[in-house]
Amino acid sequence: MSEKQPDTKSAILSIAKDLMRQLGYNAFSYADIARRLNMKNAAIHYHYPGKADLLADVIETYIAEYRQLEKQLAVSNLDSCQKLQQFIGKYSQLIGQNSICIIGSVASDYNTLPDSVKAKVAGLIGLVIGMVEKTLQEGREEGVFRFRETPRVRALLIMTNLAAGVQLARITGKADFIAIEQAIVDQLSK
Amino acid sequence: MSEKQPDTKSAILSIAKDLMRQLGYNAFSYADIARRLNMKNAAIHYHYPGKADLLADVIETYIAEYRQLEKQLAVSNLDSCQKLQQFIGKYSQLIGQNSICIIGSVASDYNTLPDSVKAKVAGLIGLVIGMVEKTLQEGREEGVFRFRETPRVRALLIMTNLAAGVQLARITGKADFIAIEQAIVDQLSK
DNA sequence: TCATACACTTACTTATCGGTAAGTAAGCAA
DNA sequence: TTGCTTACTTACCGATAAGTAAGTGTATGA
Repeated sequence: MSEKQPDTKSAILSIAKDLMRQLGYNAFSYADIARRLNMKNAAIHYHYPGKADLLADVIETYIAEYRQLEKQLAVSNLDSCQKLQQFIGKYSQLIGQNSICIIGSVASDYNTLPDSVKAKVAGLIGLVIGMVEKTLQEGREEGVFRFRETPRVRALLIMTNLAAGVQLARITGKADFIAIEQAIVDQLSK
Repeated sequence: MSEKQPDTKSAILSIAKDLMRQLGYNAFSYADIARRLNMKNAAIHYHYPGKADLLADVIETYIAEYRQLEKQLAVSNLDSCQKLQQFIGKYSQLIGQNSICIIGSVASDYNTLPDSVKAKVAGLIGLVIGMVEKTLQEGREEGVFRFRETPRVRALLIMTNLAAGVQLARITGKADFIAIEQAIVDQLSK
């Protein structure tokens, strides 16, 4: 009957990632995932016994993706400004998908997340802020960036610009996000 | 039996505002409100037939509050920097309450909100961004603020710093928000 | 070929969701 | 006193949530 999925579990994970960013943790259900895969609810439970397990895997996947990006940028010969732009580019992509970033999603739902994943969420956020912070510091040392705050605080400013930027852009339009993006880069190379 | 509420409807509204900021639209129920008032679910429906009606009133209340703040600041003799700090102060208050701002809450849940309130949400966000924008413009004309972006873009940068700042602060701690707050002001008076 | 593991489905449970219908006690107005 | 309104409660509704137990077909490996 239904065509054989080569890897159902990763299909579930991928859909969950999309739903997390489009709707948030509390607004999607196993039924939403099952429907998209032409499967039954229980099939999702087979792969992920509980919703918390699914969320945990989503978070871990993002952690792995960001670590991957970190490595990839480390071995590249991009300068700090290009590295930062690679990072910002991840956010631009979300705009056309009616999505927000995973960090904004889990941060705004934080009080309602299962306790078992809260530490992982904190880990993801720490990782991403740390990446931006490091890039800023390197860029400053290279003379590519100029800013007065500590690298960490500047990273916080940029992260919040991006995270809330994609949230706002869903409502006020893509142009606002583009302007934010532009301003972030301009501010650093003043 | 239960002590007479002087104004049940406004009590419901007040609780709904808290729940919106602590949990988000999809994560609270009429039962949550009823429980806190020692009433039954149906009593909430008496005052607000549907959840969309309740949300609409929440949004309208915030619109009224911000208009009120706007007027209040207009007749005050505060300079633009003090006006901005009044505005930022609204966000600092949220930190201790484990809450995010209403704008961040509705923006991240936007895809799941009833269509009937989406326009109101856009109105609220436009209002608030406009207020910040105007304050920035005035401050620049007064020579109090210095910035290179348009007032609107600068307003977007500040709004996103604040909105995502309170989201992150729930996870990484209050100190990060304080640093963001400080940086916003410092950047403008350089 | 036989058994076992895998990847599901069928069929269910329990709890909660937003929402409604009907009833009721208390107050107010003519 | 009667009639109407307000502000609820009681008792439901159908839908959906997350989750579970048991069964089924298929592939694989001994």
